[in-house]
Amino acid sequence: MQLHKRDVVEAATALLDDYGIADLSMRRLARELEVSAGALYWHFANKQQLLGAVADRILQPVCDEDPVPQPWRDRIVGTCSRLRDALLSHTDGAELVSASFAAGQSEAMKAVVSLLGAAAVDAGVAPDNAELAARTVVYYVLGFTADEQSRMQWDAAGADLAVGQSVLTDDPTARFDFGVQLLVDGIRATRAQRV
Amino acid sequence: MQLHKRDVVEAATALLDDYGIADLSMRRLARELEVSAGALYWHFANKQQLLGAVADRILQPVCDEDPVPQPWRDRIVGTCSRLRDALLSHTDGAELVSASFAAGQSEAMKAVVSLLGAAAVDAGVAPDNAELAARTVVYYVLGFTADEQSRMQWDAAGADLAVGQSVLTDDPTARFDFGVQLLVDGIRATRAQRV
DNA sequence: ACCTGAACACCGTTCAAGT
DNA sequence: ACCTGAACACCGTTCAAGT
Repeated sequence: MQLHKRDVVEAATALLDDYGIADLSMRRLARELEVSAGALYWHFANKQQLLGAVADRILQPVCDEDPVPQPWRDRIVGTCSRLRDALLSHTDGAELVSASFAAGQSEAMKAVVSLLGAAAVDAGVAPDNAELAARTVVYYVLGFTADEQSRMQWDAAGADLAVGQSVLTDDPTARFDFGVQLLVDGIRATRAQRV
Repeated sequence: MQLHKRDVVEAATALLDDYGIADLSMRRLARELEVSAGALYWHFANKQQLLGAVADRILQPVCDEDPVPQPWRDRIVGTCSRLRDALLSHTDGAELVSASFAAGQSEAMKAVVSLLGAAAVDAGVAPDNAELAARTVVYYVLGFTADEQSRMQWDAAGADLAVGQSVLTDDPTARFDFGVQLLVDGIRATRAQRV
């Protein structure tokens, strides 16, 4: 049976979920698909490009915006929340997407930056600065979530010492929202500023 | 002659500067030092720990604060600027420090977070939230600078197409400062908020 | 067009054995 | 205490040759 891009990306995602990014190798993926490693290079130029396709698969739900027009603050808060949820839905999701974004291999991540940039423009940020405001938000979501996710894995291994010391300051979602709020406040203060 | 931790870290930094993070391997480092690869494992538990030591070496200048007491805004702006400068001083510096920070292997990076957290407290942010505000700033500096640095390397290879279209919107330092200002404004708006 | 098999040039880490 | 040598168990990528 012929190998298709979609099958490869699906198998790679399964490997990621089950064993993590460290065990997501071209050779192992090929073994899982019962093809030779070289076969993958007919469909993808290199590993980076394949990981980019996995990143885009993970990020699929993020760009589905509410069709009802919403104020810019809610659009930013919503996009951040959907992005974090998507990353947390896969083992090492934040790390993989971070790497693909940094390598310029994720089209979906570029779309997320556009979404946030448009919201920044609506907030009154000068168009030249809007993309940078958007990237600032993205760096936060990726950084926060990668940290959160790596702690989760560490806790899962190291077990249950000191569970829920303070439900308020220890709830990751509340902590996440605090940072998003800080960024929204920063964007509000930045309206119509020039470099 | 005996091998010391300091020699290893210095040689690793030289390798980083000359060939980049992709070519900074334990085996190559050992070859450069004219020891066997196994020798490195007497001094460092693993590669992550060694990279953490390199990160801390790179970050050495960042924590030297101005002895004259300064308002919290200037402390944040100054720390961000010194952090970016330190990262840009070494090939793939931002990528290496990012990875070490994410892996919890950089003591210097923890010190930077403390510095920024103290500034946030001075700004009026509730102590519980100050570290998160500090991390938000750190995620930005690491994300922005990694992006800036990877573009620099791409430009250096791909050569000089479209040089300096607009000196104002294209100056990386000005763009960097815009994001820092956004974060400072966000912290200002956040004073005394509670989760 | 699509894939195999074998090769090239590497990795990180461990550990008995040496000095 | 500190290091070597060899081994273990892998990597990503290329490419002539097959179907």
